[in-house]
Amino acid sequence: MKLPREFYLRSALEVARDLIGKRLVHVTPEGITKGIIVETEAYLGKIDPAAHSYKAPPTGRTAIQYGPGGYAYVYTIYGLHCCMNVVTNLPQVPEVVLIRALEPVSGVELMGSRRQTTDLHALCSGPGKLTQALGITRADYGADLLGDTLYIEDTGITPPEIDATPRINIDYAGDAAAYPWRFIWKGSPFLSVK
DNA sequence: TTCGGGATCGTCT
DNA sequence: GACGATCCCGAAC
Repeated sequence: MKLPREFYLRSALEVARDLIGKRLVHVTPEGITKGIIVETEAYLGKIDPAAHSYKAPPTGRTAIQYGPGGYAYVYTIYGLHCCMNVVTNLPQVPEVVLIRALEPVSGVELMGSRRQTTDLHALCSGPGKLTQALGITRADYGADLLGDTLYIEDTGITPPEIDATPRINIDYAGDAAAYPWRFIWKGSPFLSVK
């Protein structure tokens, strides 16, 4: 039930919306963890001042964004936390979808031990939290989402209502800070921000 | 070779 | 609500 390559070869705005209700899976030696995606953000490098790839050459950490969709873009933020992104669209079009929150569904005990908490809501309610809960690190940079360790499954679930809101913590991005490019499972108790 | 900034989180008030 | 931790990468010297 893995999402096919074609799913990712579209605009990040379409992929970000369609990822709500899908299931993110990470397979590690310690075990398998899974969560339903309830919150995403789209970053469109060509036109988006908030994107890492905005007016930047395809070097260093952003290189993977310039390949085809369906690969993992993982980076470290504030020297402490990792953020998990999905590369979308065709080669030479640097667009990604940031995964911001999950509803834990499988391997919850393992997530709890990694996160040092038993509070279900605290496991995956933020981009840095969910990578820690699933054990995703910079070693997963460039991982093929059609491979066998880090991938996204279709669930057959259709969220009853999806909302679009401005993105979180990009005040530095000027007008782009107001674009409604954050997508949420409306009413989910597992969001990073209400 | 150095310097500065950041798509966050947890703790403290 | 405010702030400190902490490090990779890109840009400039």
